[in-house]
Amino acid sequence: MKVLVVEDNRDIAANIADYLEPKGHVLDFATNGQHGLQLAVNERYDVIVLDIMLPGLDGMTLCRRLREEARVGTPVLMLTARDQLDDKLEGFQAGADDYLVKPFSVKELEVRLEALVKRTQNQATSRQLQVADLQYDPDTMTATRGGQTLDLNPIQRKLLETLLLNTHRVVSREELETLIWGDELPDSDVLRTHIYHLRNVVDKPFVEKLIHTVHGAGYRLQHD
Amino acid sequence: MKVLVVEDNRDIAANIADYLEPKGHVLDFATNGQHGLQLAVNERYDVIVLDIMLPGLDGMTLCRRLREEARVGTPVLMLTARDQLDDKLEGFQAGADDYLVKPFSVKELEVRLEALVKRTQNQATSRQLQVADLQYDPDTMTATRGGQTLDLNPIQRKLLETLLLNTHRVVSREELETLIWGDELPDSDVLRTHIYHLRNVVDKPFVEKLIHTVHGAGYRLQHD
DNA sequence: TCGCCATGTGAAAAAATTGTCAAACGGGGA
DNA sequence: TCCCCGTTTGACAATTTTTTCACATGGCGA
Repeated sequence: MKVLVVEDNRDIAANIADYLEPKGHVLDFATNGQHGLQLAVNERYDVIVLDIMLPGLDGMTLCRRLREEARVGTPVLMLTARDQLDDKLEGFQAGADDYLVKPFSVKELEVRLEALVKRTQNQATSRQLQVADLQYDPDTMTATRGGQTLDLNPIQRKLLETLLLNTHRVVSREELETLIWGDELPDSDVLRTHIYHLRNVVDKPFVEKLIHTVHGAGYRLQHD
Repeated sequence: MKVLVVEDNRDIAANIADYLEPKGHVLDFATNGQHGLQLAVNERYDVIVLDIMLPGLDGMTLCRRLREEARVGTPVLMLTARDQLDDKLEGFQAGADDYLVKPFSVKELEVRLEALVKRTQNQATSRQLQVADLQYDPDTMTATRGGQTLDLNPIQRKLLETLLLNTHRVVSREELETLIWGDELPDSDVLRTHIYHLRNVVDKPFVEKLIHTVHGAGYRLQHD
């Protein structure tokens, strides 16, 4: 794990280093905001530990500039003085992903850092769309249910993908139609037939039905 | 924000409710793991607050099963006893997204919950409409009362939504009619029948009646 | 209190929506 | 060219929703 620590207090920085470096993590240090920002922009880190109180450029501003100007998405964990919940709120608005109140245990810091890294990495990998035992992978365009592959047409794939993206939410017929045919909607109500076919593949062979009709509104994917 | 709280300690649960509900958040509660898991799978929440120590099914296992078996991605914040960093690590491995050490401040809990929700659903803040134990979610078009789902047709949904948006206020028949039929109001007084049907679903099965008639004026949703 | 008008009740008819399916269509590849 | 495949059409059935209507009930003022 490659970590950038922006902290002007040498003791705290040393403390973090003593605990994390023996575990194989690689740390860079900055003792003021400018230097921190420069490193954050030019290097690649898994996560950034950022003190709120800093000489020159404070942590809040650094974080905001990192997100808004430099467009750097590296997760940030903020270090704040005790009982400054308002600061925390502000910190989250500035784009921080987590925070820790000083004084803190380095072990807790490590836990949170690992959680942050894991979380962002999970987001990076294309997420699987899934409800109950039904899943769909947009990359491979493959749908499976209960372990067996479902054979889907292009339109059916689009329908399923949309329904999965809006699990639990009711998707109106109009939304679905616009999605498939764009602006030139068909005169007849073809969508009905497509839903019928989709159901034949997705629901018919199974006991529990996942595609539900909301009369007068649209369709919804749900299992209970 | 719709929150599921799985916590067997009544005091803590009440404390959370007292702070979050006045702010307009909608809370569901489970006092044991099984019930919590069941709710988490079958309902749609923005975030789940989960105690690690629970009777029956502990929080860690619940979380793992939620992720691995039910494939539910709702963000989870874990409540752990003081200084159990090992538990925290395990919690993150089980798929929790954040944690809080007891005793905690409810304000801090709110900050973290909002951060979690913001992170996962970047846009759609599903607003919940609620009066007493009756709630309606416009996104899923689902109404529940006392935990059980209410079966509504389009007109009934519209009526209920409007009444909920104007809780405590009297909504005139005219308003309701315009809402449903637009400008071409029906000649007969159909609305009466629809209110009747709506009552059959919303009020009849329950002791307390929520839909009140204001003679000569209209209808009002209220509980006392 | 009585009477009138507003509102509640409920079955049954009418209308709208949705499900089902076979057949026809049409474009791209063999 | 023909065939295959996904798509669309259209007719009919099934289901759900909406409306009609007749009568019951209840509030409120004269």
